Amino acid sequence: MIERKRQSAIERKPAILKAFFEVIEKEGFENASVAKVAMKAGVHPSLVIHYFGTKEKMVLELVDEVLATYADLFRRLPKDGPPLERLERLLQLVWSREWHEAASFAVVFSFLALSQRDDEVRKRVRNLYNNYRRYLQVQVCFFAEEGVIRIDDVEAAVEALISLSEGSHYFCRFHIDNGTFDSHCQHMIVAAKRILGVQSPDI
Amino acid sequence: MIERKRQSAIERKPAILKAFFEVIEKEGFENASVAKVAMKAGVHPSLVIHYFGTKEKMVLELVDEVLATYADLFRRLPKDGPPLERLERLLQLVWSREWHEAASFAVVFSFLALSQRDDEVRKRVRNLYNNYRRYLQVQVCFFAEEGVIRIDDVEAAVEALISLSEGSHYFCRFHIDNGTFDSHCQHMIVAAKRILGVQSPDI
DNA sequence: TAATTAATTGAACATTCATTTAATAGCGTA
DNA sequence: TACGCTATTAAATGAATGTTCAATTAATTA
Repeated sequence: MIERKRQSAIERKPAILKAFFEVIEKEGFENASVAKVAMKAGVHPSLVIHYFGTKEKMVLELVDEVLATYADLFRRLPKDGPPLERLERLLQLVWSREWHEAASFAVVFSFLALSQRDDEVRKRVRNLYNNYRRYLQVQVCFFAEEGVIRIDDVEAAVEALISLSEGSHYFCRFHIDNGTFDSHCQHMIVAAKRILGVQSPDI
Repeated sequence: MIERKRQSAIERKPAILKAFFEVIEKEGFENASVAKVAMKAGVHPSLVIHYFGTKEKMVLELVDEVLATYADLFRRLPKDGPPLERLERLLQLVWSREWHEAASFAVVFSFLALSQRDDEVRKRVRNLYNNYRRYLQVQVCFFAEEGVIRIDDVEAAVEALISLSEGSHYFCRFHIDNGTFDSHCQHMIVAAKRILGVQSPDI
């Protein structure tokens, strides 16, 4: 006892959330107890409750944090520049190591499972993807108008693009070794270009 | 007490697994306790342990059962018939209501999260998809040889096809209302055909 | 320095957890 | 009818669960 490391709520709360994340990643959502999180954070279980009220609220705060990292990724998608170059940057970013490593599969999948039961979580996931979807719609429209792609249905192309990228992230977790990641990304970019009907010399 | 409903292990075990599945779906993997499963199955918790040994083993048995339903789906994929018709049947099956409703998102996602930690589960998931992958490779090769599709790289096309279909199932859970499911499937089939470079009059 | 506020812990809470062991009840066979 | 097997439960286990409340310690302000 004694030797209390005193910190402000502003630094302590994120530290506890980080510990929560790590415990989930290592032991699974179903085994991530308040006690373990407190232990990992080097703190008394009471303090966890003191800051978050209940475990449930803590889960929701972590969900928000994780979804925010996705929102950050989306925010970095290109919004200007010449059409063909912009398209190329878009695809390169979606299928980059950075995006692939952005989130923990174990944590995210637990939250997606949770979203099927918890309306609050579901709403936030939905909202996140709606933003992504709207962004792609605008871009795909632009590309079509500029004549760098040829599609019949913008909505359909966007649905396919999102499905391909989400499915690809999923696919990688089970089928891609370290050595094959880059070539897989190339495959996906080629597929995306086919879906979009890219009109370009290099395809 | 009294009024024991006596059943054989052959009927009781599946009944308990079914109860387990339902509890997970309703309350989440993290809240599916042995006691709740027993309650749902109308049975004493001891009996659950008696049949499965430990909760962990019960989880593994349920994983096997769920994966088996996927294997059943894969088994129904077309393996003969004229190339173009076979391709059409393949796509229609992958993007059918039946496939979409085949499994519980909440349960499956919990298991996928689990697979990141549990090597046994991981191995089985991987194995399942390897079968799917091999099947598609054979078919895509065949379609290419028969000239109904035009692709540069079989491996790449298969990766894209799987990614698109898995991502699509995921996509549907958050973005598709009941009314838009059919049109979404149509969009995906069009995208798949573009990926495969289908050489046909109706595209 | 004294008073106030916020961070942190200690100890206890009632529940629930998965599991064990021993007892009981129903069925098939001899 | 008696026996043996298996299904099933009863009861109890210690550990772990999330949470409460009061006490204590450290920093901030007066």
